[in-house]
Amino acid sequence: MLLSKSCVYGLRASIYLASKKDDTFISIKEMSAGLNISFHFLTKILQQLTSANLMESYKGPNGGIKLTKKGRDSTLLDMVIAIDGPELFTQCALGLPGCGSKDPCPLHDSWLETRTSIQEMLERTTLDEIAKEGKEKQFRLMEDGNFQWS
Amino acid sequence: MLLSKSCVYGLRASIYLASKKDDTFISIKEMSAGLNISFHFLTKILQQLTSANLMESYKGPNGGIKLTKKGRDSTLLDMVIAIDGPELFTQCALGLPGCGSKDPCPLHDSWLETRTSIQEMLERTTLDEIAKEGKEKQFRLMEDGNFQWS
DNA sequence: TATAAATAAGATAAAATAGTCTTATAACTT
DNA sequence: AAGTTATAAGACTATTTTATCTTATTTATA
Repeated sequence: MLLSKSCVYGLRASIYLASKKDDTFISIKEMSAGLNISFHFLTKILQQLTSANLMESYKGPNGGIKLTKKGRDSTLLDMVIAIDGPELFTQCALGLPGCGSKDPCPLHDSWLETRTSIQEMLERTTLDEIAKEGKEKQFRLMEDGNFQWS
Repeated sequence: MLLSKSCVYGLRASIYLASKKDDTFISIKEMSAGLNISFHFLTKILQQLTSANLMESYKGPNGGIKLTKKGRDSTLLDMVIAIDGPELFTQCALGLPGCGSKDPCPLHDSWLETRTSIQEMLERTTLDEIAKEGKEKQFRLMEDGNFQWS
């Protein structure tokens, strides 16, 4: 599995938020219902993203979570690193600590190339751009295919 | 993490075996010491690979494990699928079951491309070829960098 | 035939990840 | 000020992955 479940949930939530109006807080309850993710579990993941300043939260009635300016201008790569850490993009494919260009494992060069392409995929578009494209192309986000870009 | 720890161990063992003479069984004890992997854990992983006919085992003194013909002609992709299953190469990056070309998630096309490049990386060379290249280029395989292609 | 050397298999334990539940805290509403 | 609505935080549980330990079973050899 490329990304942890926490990370996948975090990405779904990020895209969900990006599809919403910039300036309103969306409650975690709404998100967890809309994305069919456990409320408390999602809460924790969002806390990681808020503490990375990619989202901000507000307590009380009409409170919730929204993307910060930084978050909207960020890419999925930033979200992934905030949740799963940077290891995927730094480590040897065979997990060999000393692997490097001067002492390469059999996969070293190929993996460097491949993991760069993963990284590029994740940083190709900002969340704002993903949201814009989503509205045009009517992407789906939910498991039942019913997500509305609104 | 792209590959599970079991899978990484399995790949290391596969490459280790590929670097050895075709026709002799190598004991798991030797491998686990040489690769610094827990003996019993490695045993179970190798059982998965033998039951996929990528390796064969022999009990008793001078027994051990060796690659089958099929195994030598296989690629790391076959080893990966035998251990981690095919999910990495079939699933949506956001884990959305209904995601497909007609109902794509925001990452669908990019991920299809990227995961294909992962797959191509893993099936570029057979184990025999990796071993050959390893001897020429003196790749390393152990954590301490001391692996000998012999 | 007995012993030793090896894998096979099953039980158990430990650690990491995923998920739930409860209580605290903040902010709005009346 | 009291009640309500929301996130924050911590404890707890469940599941999966990783790792270990013990007991078979197979095979060679003395």
